[in-house]
Amino acid sequence: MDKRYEHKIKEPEVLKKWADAEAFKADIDSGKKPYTIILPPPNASGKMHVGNALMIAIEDLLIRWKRMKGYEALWVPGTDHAGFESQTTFERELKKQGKSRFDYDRDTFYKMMMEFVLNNKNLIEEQFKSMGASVDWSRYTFTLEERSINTVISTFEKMVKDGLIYRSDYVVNYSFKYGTTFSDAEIVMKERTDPLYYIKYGPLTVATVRPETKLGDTALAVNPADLRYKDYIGKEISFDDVTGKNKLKVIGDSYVDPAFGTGVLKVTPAHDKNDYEIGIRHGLEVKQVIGIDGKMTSLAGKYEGMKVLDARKQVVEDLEKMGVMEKIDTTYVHPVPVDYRSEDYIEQLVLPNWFIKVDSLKKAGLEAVQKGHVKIFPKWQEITYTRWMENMRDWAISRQIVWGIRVPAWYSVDENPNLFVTFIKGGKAVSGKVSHLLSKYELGEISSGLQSLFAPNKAKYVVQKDSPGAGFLPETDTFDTWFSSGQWPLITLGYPDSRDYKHFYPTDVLETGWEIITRWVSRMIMFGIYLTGKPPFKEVYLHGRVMALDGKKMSKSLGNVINPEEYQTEFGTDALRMGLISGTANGKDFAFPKDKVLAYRNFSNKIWNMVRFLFLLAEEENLSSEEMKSYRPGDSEKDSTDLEMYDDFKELVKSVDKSLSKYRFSDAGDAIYHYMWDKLASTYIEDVKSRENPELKKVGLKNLSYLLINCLKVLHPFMPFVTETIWGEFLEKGLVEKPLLAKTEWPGV
RNA sequence: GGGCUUGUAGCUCAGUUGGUCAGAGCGUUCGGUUUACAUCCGAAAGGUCCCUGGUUCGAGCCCAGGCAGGCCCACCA
Repeated sequence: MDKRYEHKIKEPEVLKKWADAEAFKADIDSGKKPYTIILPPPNASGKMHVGNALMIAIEDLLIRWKRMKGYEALWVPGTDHAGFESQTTFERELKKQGKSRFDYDRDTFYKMMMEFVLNNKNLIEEQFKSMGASVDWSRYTFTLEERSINTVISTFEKMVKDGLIYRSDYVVNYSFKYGTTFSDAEIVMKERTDPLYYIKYGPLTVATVRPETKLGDTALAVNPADLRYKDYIGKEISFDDVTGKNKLKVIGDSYVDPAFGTGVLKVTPAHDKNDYEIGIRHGLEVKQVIGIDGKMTSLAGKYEGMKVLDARKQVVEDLEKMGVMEKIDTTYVHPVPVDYRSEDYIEQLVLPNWFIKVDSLKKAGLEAVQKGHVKIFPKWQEITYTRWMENMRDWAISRQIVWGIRVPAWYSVDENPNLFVTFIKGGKAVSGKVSHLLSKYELGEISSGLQSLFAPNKAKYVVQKDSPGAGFLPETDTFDTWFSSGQWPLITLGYPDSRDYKHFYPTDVLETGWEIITRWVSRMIMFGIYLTGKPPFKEVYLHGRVMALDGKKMSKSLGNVINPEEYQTEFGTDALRMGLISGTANGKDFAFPKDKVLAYRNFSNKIWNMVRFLFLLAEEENLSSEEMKSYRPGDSEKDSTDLEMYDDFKELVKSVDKSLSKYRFSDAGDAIYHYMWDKLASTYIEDVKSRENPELKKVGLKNLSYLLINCLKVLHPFMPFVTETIWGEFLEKGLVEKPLLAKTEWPGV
């Protein structure tokens, strides 16, 4: 054996052993009880970050432990297409070539994206392999492969049949730049200084930062408790507007804050979420003055066709000319919604979208947790889950992006003359109402060059995967990524009729970061119960977030991102894994100092040298392999220390089992670390090596060998590489039988 | 504004139902290498367990209030 444990040489050797033996392929027919984890799928075109590394370390620990405990352990890998994120990455690439997605029709763009992702997918898979993840690669799934798409589509079809799907106008976060909606989760508020305009509406004055939306006003609102305006409620006021004479009703709504501005609010349901809700409460008309192209619509009268900001300028100018601009506060600071990635401004628009009615689903999802069918660790995260579920509103599942699973709906052009389509013809985009376009173009041309389609809210549609025939155009929206990943346990296991599904569903534990409990965990529980009657997992373990060395959240802009690969290279994968594990006690966020990784690199080397020394001494004492191998503790100890070490080992195994079953990984790892280092290395080896009596020394060595072999087993789930490597050394000496430690049974005590 | 969460040695953190619970790793200081490992061994220094009250025979641990962080959700036009 070498003087040091060289992880750079040994790790690839170990990986090859496992791969050659197909060690982690789960066998349905083994007769063993299944234990299943579905890997939260990382972005297929991304690369491994330290959060992924933590996830692998924890899940691999659980899986290896259960596998050794005699379960048929299945860990299913996969990758996610990460709709919006991947598409924007790809579009950045396109931009470098002077292209954009507006240069391509939908199908061509999708194919290009697929090629791009398939080319990049390899990277993260290789990185996961290098971490020693004992996943079953034969069951690997990608969210955009045929099988996934079919499952997602049939779920959608079932939901349509069950009356859970509807199309509706809704105020969505819309980016003109990216031409798509964003979920609320993708929006952040950013402070900005904007002029606050005080505009006269007859006798009343309204403060607003968006005067151009006044064209879409359908009421004025005041707080019913506000004595200043009490008498106006229910009355209609007339005033001169930029588009001529106008009238608006005054309504009372407690949403209005009397202390802000003048205490009078202009209500623009089409362009503000809160206004939209006020509109619903009071039955107001929705008047859309900003179009999907970012320009004013025909409802904006003379401002039609102007871009939003130009219209704003013009409206302000006109208001000033009319003398109804009371004042302008230029120091007003307020939060505006922006895309959290690019910080581009987000417009609120009313658009037709596909929705899921969540009432029945969320009720079942809530019950599953409240009744303990799904247990969440740490327990306090249940509150997050419960609150989110209780407040969950209908879920808008459509996205105006290409990279995803297309909503399987089709529109008849005869029945829907108002479909607004954009298609590529001879390299150029042509847009318009389909009824107009058909006078100039063939439907086939439109269909094959189709880029996007907007169907009015009341459009008639047919739901099915393939085209119903000539005369139909497809929906171009795709599903929200969470719609497909919410079905991930079902997709990966081949719901509804595969053997895997029948054998391994429901899975045992879902392990993921707490920040997606709302977006992902809740959806999986809902879909699982909806489709199968059972939640997809029995327990949820939520790990904390790995923070940077400075204790702050890692971000590219702060430059404090920890690259797990660097630690892997410098200290070894085992050290990285153990370093991450030893900070996860309560599922809290934790800083990740390099010291920890270093400490476990030293530990790897320590174990290596303990074994090396054992072999050296055994040779000196002429101990035969047979003699060592046949030894069992209790056979022939003369020295109480020998038995004491064995008793301590038994205690160790019990405490490790207990800690792991409670997801207390750090406790378990620490216990092994201290047993091996403090007891076996620092105390016991020193004792044995100084024994004068050769018989006692031999017994000590045999006992030591036995204990080390068994320690390797207990440590294996934590530090699979160094333990498997050393196992190979024991195997070579004929001291153990099983070729792979990973497939060895856990010590029975 | 609503909610969750944290405050223990220089740093990163354990401390599970209140009773050897004042700990670990790293760092610091001192001392060690004739049979493993300097990625080592031994030893030491270092804490008002955020503050103030309370419950208790007894409190990092329970309760109340405060101070200071972190995060999530919602956002006043």
